[in-house]
Amino acid sequence: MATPQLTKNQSLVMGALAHSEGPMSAYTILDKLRDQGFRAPLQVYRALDKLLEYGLVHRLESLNAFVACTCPHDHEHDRGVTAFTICEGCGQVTEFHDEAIEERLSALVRAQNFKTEKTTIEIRGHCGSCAA
Amino acid sequence: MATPQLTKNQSLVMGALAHSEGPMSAYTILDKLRDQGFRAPLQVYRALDKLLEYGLVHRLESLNAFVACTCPHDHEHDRGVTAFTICEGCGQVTEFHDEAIEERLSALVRAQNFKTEKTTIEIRGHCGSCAA
DNA sequence: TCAATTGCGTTATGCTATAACGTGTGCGAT
DNA sequence: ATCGCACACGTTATAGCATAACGCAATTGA
Repeated sequence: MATPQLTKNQSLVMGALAHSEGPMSAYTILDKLRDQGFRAPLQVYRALDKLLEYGLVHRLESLNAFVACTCPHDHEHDRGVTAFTICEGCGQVTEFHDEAIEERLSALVRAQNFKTEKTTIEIRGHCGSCAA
Repeated sequence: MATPQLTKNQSLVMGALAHSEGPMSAYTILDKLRDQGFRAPLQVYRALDKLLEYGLVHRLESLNAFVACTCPHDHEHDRGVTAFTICEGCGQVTEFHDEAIEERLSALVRAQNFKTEKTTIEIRGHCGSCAA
């Protein structure tokens, strides 16, 4: 899926996420974009839906929040599992990928005769700086 | 963490989940327990908090819903990662565990100097019966 | 007995997400 | 050219998920 030109709203949401330190909820994004003319949650959610589809943004299920994809790539290799560490102290989110986990999960799931559509891996805890 | 005697509300919520085919949201549980005297969401959420703490129930982050733990054991080995396949067709949830994934994830996370508190692995897709 | 803890019930509120409606714009087929 | 379609957009209303804050009752242990 090639990434098409982003619309105005999509660009604004993408920009807000890209410039943010950490993940943001849809409503936080909405607040940041009020000055740019955003007035309703749907404007944010519709843009997010597309950005998720293009692989430019990830949804963190355990946070009900969104982050810009940090992969340096051209977003062509959207096959593949994305995992996250999420620091409960500072909110920092780190995205990572690992083929070994991917293959192992894939084998286990196949053994169940299950067809994967989306895999969520999120690790909550504390980063080095915030560790108790 | 030994499992103490459950209170009345905890037992009712546990029972509702245990007898359910699939995952239930807190509000669905509330509706099922109205006849038993439940009136407010907090009654459900408070019971769920304890059941989660005891390891008798899991929360599915990608569904905002809860399932009874299907492990046959005595819930003493609460160390360890739990993973789920979630069928979008029939709603069936299958819980599974794998040491290889656990160790691999653990190593990757340690390399980030990150301390894990809770790991979420959820695979959305279709089970054999529901596959397209 | 007193203080601390835990569970419970209730009301109110806040956060997250989508339904349903209508408008405007670009673009290809007839 | 214009009709029909797909798509993005804007708005209002509503649905669904979760917790704050208050007070009461029962239990326990110093």
